[in-house]
Order: sequence, then C-alpha cells, then structure tokens
Amino acid sequence: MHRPTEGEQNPLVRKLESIVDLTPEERDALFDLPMMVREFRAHQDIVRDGDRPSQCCLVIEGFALRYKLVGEDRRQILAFHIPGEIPDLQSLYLKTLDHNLATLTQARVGLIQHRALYDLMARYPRLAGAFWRETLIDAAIFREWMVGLGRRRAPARIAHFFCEMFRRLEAIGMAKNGTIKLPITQEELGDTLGLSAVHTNRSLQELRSQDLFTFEGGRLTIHDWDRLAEEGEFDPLYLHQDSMKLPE
Amino acid sequence: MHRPTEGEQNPLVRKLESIVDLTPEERDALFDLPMMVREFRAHQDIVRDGDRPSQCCLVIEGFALRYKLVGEDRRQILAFHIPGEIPDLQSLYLKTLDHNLATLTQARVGLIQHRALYDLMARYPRLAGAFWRETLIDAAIFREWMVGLGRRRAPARIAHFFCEMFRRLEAIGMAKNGTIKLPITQEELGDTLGLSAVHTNRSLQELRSQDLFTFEGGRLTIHDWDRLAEEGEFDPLYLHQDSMKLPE
DNA sequence: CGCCCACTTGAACGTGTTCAAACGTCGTGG
DNA sequence: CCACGACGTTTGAACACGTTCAAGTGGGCG
Repeated sequence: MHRPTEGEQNPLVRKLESIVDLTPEERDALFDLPMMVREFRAHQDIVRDGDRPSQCCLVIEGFALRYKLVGEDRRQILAFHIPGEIPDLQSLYLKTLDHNLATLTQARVGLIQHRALYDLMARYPRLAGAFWRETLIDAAIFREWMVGLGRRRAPARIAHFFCEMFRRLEAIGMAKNGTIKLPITQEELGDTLGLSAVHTNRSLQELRSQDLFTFEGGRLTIHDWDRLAEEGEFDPLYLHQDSMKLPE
Repeated sequence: MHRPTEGEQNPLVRKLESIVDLTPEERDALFDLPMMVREFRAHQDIVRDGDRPSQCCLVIEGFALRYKLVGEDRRQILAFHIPGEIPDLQSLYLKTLDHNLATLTQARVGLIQHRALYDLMARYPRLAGAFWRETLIDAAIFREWMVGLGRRRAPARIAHFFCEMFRRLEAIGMAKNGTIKLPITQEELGDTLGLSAVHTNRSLQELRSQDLFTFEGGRLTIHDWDRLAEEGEFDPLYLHQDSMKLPE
C-alpha cells in the first residue's frame, strides 16, 4: 500500500509528526483513518451551535473558523483553523456544540466518524494523548486571546494576531519569504479582536504608517518582525510549538 | 479499607461522578491516587508562568484562579476554580506553564504526580476520557468569556459571570438558598472582565439598582435569576453540566 | 457598464479609563 | 480605648479609546 512519507495528502499526520514521534504503526493507523472528504465553499457553516455531530472535521486545505453569535448583530470569532487541525475534536467528549464552525475560504475537509477516532485512540493510547494535547493548545490560544480582548488596545491586538497567524502558518510550511495568506476582511478581523470594523480600519492604518507589515489582497507580509512582536507584546510560548515525548 | 460513598473527602470523585458513571474499580483507583495535601494562604501563587511542573493540583477546599500578567500593571484573570477541579491538568501534555495559578482564598490543595495520573489513565482509559472532558469544559468556558470580553458591555459581563459562578457552585452543592460564597474584590472582578476597578464599581451599582442581587462580604445572593440571566445573556449550555456516557 | 463588496473617511457620541481624593471597616498596636 | 494603617469601596471630573451612523471611494466581476 502507498505510504506517502511527507504527509502531503494528510496534513494531520504532518501536524502530529511535527510535535510527537510517531511509530510506523501509528503513522499507518492515521493514514488508514476512514475519512470522507468534502469540499465547502467559502463562508459556509459546517456545523452549528446546538448540533450534536457524530463526526469530526479535519481541515485538509483552506481555512476554517469558529464563532459565536450574541444577540442579533454581534459576532465573536473564537478561532481560526489551518490545514492539519481538527477544530471540533472536542465534540468527542462534549456532545452538544456550543458554537459554530464555518469555512473562511473554500476548503477541503475530511469528515471522520467519532467511532473511528475512539477505536484509533483505544488501540494507540499515545495518539489519544497527542489529540488531547491539540485541544489543550487550542485552549492555550483562547487564553492568550482573552488577554488581548481584556487588556490590550486595538493596535496591539492586531499586531499580536498577525504574529500568531504567521507563526502557526510558518510551522506548517505555509509562510513564504515573510508572507502568509490571510484572506480575512477587516470586518472579520474586528469580530476576532472585539472591535468595530471602522476602528479596525483606523488601527490598521496606524500600524501601517509604522511600516511593520503590508496587509492587502488577503496576504500579510511582515517587514519588521521584532517591532511587530513588540507592538503586540507577542511571546510565542503559548503556542507550545516545541515537540514533546509522549508518555506511556 | 474505608471507601466513603459520598466523596466528601475527595471532591474529585464527586465531580467526576456527577458527570460520568464510574465503575467500582474506577472509584477505588481514584481514591487510591497518591496525593500530597497542602494548605495555602489566600492570594498565593501555586505555580507560575514558565514553570515545568511534574504534578497537578486538585482543589480540595477553597478557590483558585489562573491569570496572566501583561506589561507591568495589567492582569487578566483567566479562570476561577472550585473544589473538585484540577486547574493545571493541561500540564500533563503542555510541559511549560503559560500562565500563573494562585489561590483566591485560603485553600487545601492535593498535589498529584503526573506519573500517577499517567498510570491511572493507562489502566482506566475511560478516566482519561473523563479528565480530557474536564479540560474541554475549561476551554468551553474560555470561549464564553471571550464572547463577553469582546462583545458584551460591562453590566452584561458582570451579570453573566455571576450566573456562571452560581451555576457551577450549585452543581457541587455549594449554593444555599440562592446564595454562594464569592470572595472576590471589585478589582479582581475587573481583572476578570477586562474592566477597571472604577468602572466595575459603577456597573455593579447600576445592576444593584435593579435589585437583581446583593453582592457584599464575599457573598452573592441572586434575587431574580431570570432577569439576571437575561441581563447577562446567560445560556448555561456551554458549561456542559449534563452527564454523559463514556465511550470504550 | 453597473453593481457589489470591502475599504476609507468624517463627525458626533458613548462607554470605559485615569487620576485623585474621600469614606468606611477592620485589625493592630500604643 | 483610641490612633493608626491597610484595604476595599465609592465619588467626581477630565480624558481617551472605540462605536455608530452616514457617505464616499475604488476595484473586481458579471
């Protein structure tokens, strides 16, 4: 059977491998995970608040996001997800979804039955640990965003967010000479950072006038990483991008 | 050997039992978890940002909180923890702490070696699932707080927070005729909700004038739950307090 | 060409911050 | 017993950050 070694077909394997040391059996088991691949257009809900899904969604290509609606007109974006991530892994243990999962761009998504994941984890407990760890990093990012939302001014929030997305995309090889794809509108950026679209726009201008980056056409290029990181008080520790030995 | 049935000595067992169905073996194993019990005074750090702990902390009695510092003078409180919770369970898989864990009140804390937890989970995979689930609920609370920090005005944040703490304490039997202990200062409340102490004070007055609750002397009494929940746009779904069947 | 959508700008407004001072309660020590 | 200090709460006033509403710009695409 064909076993690609780079994980180019299955970014999940590449993701996990970048963090933990997989045995050949574990790699094979991951490749053998039964998965239904589906295409979504941009800005489509995949699963919704209140749903009780029986499968998880692996982002294979494109970007996804999670959000909550509050009242009629307010939205808070909770997370962005890049290839190799499983935004709704939590649904394995939290049966009712408490937020929405949607595509940001056109995306290819792999649907994996909970059953298949339970089986996999029962057979390979170390993989269960690796998945658990992924959800813990998710939570670590939530915490850092809470700090931004609660205690940072608009420009710092933007700078911090840009640094984070750059680091994460870089880690999966999606940063090319200082540039990443970041196809979000200013309104979406505002919904992420707890700002109005108007103020997001003005804060962006303020940062742009400092020549820290260019952000247009859905692409972000960072010109001065150090000063941007300083502006955003960015310390990448919370991303936990170091590799680790799995116990057991 | 003595096996208390109510879990009064070990709130961890009571907590897990309120959510999942434990077998007698699993209960015994939980009771047998080796644990070093330690007393802390109020407002003491237990573990700090940057630490690499080799043990987890079970809150047995009292309250704990987690926070991040940003710059010199700003603090964001990330979570409050009540008896039965393990605030730093994540340290099992995220080796370096990205925030601080401290006591809010005087507290009794059980220190459990990671080793002991790995062993327990290897022997009882369903308990691993239960612990994982706890960390997922943690993350669900972070998400809800993000919505508050990003998209709710001060009075709604306060109302929401009060509803949440009431529900959580009620679930472990710590609400007595509409009253809970909530020994936090207005400054701490502000650091939780991303507000200044002054504005927290004024928003509290605004709510108080509506007779929704009394909050003094470290005790919160809710007079009109429905109106308070409405004011805070509180929907308890995100707490995932329903019980569930563990797979495997 | 014309429409849609995202971005941009201006102006008035509002929520929340900051600084400063005062008040009350409680526990300590003289 | 009173004086004192510490701490949390409360108040006022000036200010800053961010919102809202409204209008205008510009590019991309049918």
